[in-house]
Amino acid sequence: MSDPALSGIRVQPGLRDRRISADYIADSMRDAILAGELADGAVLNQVSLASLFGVSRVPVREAMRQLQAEGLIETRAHRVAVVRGLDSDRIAELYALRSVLEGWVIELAVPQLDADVLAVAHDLNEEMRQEVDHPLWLALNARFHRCLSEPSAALTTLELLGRLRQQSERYVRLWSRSPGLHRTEEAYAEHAQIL
Amino acid sequence: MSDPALSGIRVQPGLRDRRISADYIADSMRDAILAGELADGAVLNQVSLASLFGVSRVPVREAMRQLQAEGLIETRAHRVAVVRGLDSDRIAELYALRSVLEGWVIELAVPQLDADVLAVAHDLNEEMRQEVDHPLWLALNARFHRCLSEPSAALTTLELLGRLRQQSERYVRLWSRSPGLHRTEEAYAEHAQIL
DNA sequence: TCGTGGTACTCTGTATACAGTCGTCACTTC
DNA sequence: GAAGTGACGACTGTATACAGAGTACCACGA
Repeated sequence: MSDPALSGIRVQPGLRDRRISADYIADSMRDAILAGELADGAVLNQVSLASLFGVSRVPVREAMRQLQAEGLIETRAHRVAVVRGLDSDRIAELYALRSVLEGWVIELAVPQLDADVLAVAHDLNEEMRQEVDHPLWLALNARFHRCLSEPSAALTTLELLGRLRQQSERYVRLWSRSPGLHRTEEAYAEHAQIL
Repeated sequence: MSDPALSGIRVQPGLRDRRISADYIADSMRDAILAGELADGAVLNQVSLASLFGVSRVPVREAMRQLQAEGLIETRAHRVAVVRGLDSDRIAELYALRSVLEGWVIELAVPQLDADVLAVAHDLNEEMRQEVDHPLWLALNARFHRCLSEPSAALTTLELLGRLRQQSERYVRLWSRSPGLHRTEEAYAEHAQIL
């Protein structure tokens, strides 16, 4: 397959599947929204975005179409698009939906789980118990769930869960300033029970 | 807030959010894909589509971005887009995911259900028992689930379920030529049990 | 003071034009 | 014949231009 004479060459990631401007813009905007840098209701002017990214409005519009399909922004014909905020009901729903799906994919994965995976999951959970920094804790949590659910091979669901996690983390970050609210101990107990 | 003197006026749906070409094209293409008129792997040439819809390539590209985000087509930079097929594993997953979510939203809705809704659901289920035409049966099935799950007010999940139903029906239609496979009696029993 | 109409301006939606990439096929070379 | 090379055609990605919808603001009249 690959020519050994060329093994010294490192293919730059992102060169193989060269992203077009619209992809790059969509990714950047998604990151900004999920990181909270673009607040709910923030106005997304096509001209401003185009000049910000140094492109014309065409790829910006394509990126916005995608974000709209993902539910991150709201667009109406002939009006400026805005970042879509979620009310508390919807956030709660997102969390509930996520935990339902997480439970389900782990169930699916159970027959495929071996001792190694369980050991990794156990270690991650112990690490989480020690971790006090909330963003880091979240990252560990995501890894814990991923390692237990990936063997399920339920690709569509895993992809969906990834999106749900991102979306809900968007709000966790805002809440993480009020440390009393984290249910880290509960999560630990739940995880232990799963294991 | 709203002027009571105007309460008699019915705002026409579709007038408020006038669709632009890209929306129209996306809807048309989605319908065609889900109806099976565009087979898996069918090539989606931008120029052809543009002339088919009588527009330029710009709105066609936007529509395709949206369909890509919905998982209905596959696009790669500088190559033609194709309709995305699902293998049997993925179809099975879609079904399983759908039934998990349908169960969950109905659970959520239970506290909100009153006798009227239950009566409607019961009638629908009886109708389904008599219905021999498979596409009509599917429509009844969708109505049955919708009437029981809408009171849950879990908007995100309901929207997601709508998409999943559409996607899985795409394959049900192909299977509906082999009448032995329908599990209509099982479904009836399940529904009765739910009620 | 409130509502109405008009006007200028901003922004979006789309057509068109151009540049760059990919695939194909004939051609060359070994 | 197989593999590599170059050229051509088809198609995509993006900039630019233009037309039309929406908005803000102000003057005017009830």
